[in-house]
Amino acid sequence: MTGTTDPVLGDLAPHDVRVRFPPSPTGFIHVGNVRSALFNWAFARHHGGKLVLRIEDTDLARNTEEGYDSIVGSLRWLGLDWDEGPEVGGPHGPYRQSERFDIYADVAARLRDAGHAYDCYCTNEEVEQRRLASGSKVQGYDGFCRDLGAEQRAAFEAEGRQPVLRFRMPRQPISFDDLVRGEVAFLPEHVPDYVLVRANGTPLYTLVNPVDDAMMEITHVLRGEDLLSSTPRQIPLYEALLDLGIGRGVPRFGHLPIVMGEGNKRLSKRDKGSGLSEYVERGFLPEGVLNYLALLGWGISEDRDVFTMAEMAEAFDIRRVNPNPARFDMKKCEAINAAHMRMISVADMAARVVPFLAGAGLVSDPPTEEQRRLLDAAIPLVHERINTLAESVDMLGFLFRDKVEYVEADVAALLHDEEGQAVVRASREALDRLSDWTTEAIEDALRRELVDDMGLKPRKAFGPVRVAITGRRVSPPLFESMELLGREESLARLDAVVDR
RNA sequence: GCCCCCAUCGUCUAGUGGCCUAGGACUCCGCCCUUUCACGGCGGCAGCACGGGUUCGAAUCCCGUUGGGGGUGCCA
Repeated sequence: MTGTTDPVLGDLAPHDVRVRFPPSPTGFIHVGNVRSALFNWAFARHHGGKLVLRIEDTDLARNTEEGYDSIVGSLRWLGLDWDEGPEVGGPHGPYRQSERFDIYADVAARLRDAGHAYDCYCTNEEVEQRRLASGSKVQGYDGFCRDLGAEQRAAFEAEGRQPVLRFRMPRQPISFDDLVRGEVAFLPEHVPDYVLVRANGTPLYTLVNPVDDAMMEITHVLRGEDLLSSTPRQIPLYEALLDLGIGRGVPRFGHLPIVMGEGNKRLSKRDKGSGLSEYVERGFLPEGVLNYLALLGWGISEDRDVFTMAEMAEAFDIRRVNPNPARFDMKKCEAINAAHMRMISVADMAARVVPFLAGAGLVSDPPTEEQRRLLDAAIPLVHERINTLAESVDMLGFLFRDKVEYVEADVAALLHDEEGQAVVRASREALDRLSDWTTEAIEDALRRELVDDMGLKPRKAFGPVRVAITGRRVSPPLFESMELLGREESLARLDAVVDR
């Protein structure tokens, strides 16, 4: 490579880029995590590098197999594919940390042997007492056991104390060039020695995350801003690992803005709209959800906010990510999703809607030949009218049911006043005379009868008919719907609402 | 408390010193189209947190204030 080094890649060739998404399987996946996964995915795809999926399940008490299934299922649903990780393998496995405990034990021992980490016998109470006694304003460990003599150690051991392993932070300022924020610096007194391994011998996130990043040769760490302040303690660890011959040095970091929910809080699992499963169930399109999430901190261009993931991968630039915390806005998420609903083809929508219709008991999955025919004809009518796949149930239900269901409680009232009855009777008769059951013929007949002859406004005229036919005020276009329903069923539905 | 980050319409953002009487999108409100609802089109409301600098010139650079967020675990 010649010339100046690239600000993002440094001396790396683009295809050497390796990023990771390291979720912890403690429950359903959160849209904030999805946003992180997306940006890592886009970064990898943009450069032609690799995305590693790594499951951070060292905390056995909190991690579940359902959590794991949920993560993998969610990523699959979203279409965020990974190049190495569970289910797909790769040269740096295993990719579940629960299967790597022997590795961590070995690395921990080597860090201790090399003097990069030390045994610490202090209890939290002792550390806190010393802090109070000294009047120090600085939080965290005071380094008491950093340079313990042999007999002190022996004395602690004799008391039956089990040491934790602490990392020995170098006493120098630490700064790094964050890909989204620029230069960030910390003073050593604010980054105390921290625990790598519990007293019971199990490793902590503080150890396993950098160890795996190093061993998996991760080049760029793109993660939430909540981890920004753990970066200065990780950087010396990467250096210590390199000293041990592990990894290729310190990765570059980019800290993404956090996603906030309602109010001024980080989006939490308690917030509505925080769990991905809600979007799946409501019939959002994965491309719509991802597009919206991308907008939380990134934009493809000045005057466009609807784009495909292929376009995002093509255009993604981590340096263009905005550092501001972004508030999640369900309304806009719905609007972006709606835009994608209109972007997919009619045939595609017809296919994607099936599980929702089937879930409501309207069609079988796969649909019968007859249902298929109806669907193919009906989807064009609602293609621009529904914002989620699930809305197809309300919109199209009347086509697949034997009887009209009055979805809206007050809607039947429209039919049973004087005017409503007059409209229904007149329509019935006008349609009964029709020889040709087509949209055009139906419209002509009804328009002539109700608008021309009875002098009704179109709105007044077609409202009762719509309700009689579909059970709703809002429906696909009326005449088209009647053609699809068929003459017999349409007339029967009009008959059914005539008061005797 | 301490450390770190952030600061343009209600929300997401464009803006990298003159192109800004600040552009787009969502929301909301009008109007048009119209067989309902949508879609589409047109229009409207609404913003550079504050105070100092620097500069011929600042939304843009610097400092401070204020506000918000994150961190401060033998969680991840």
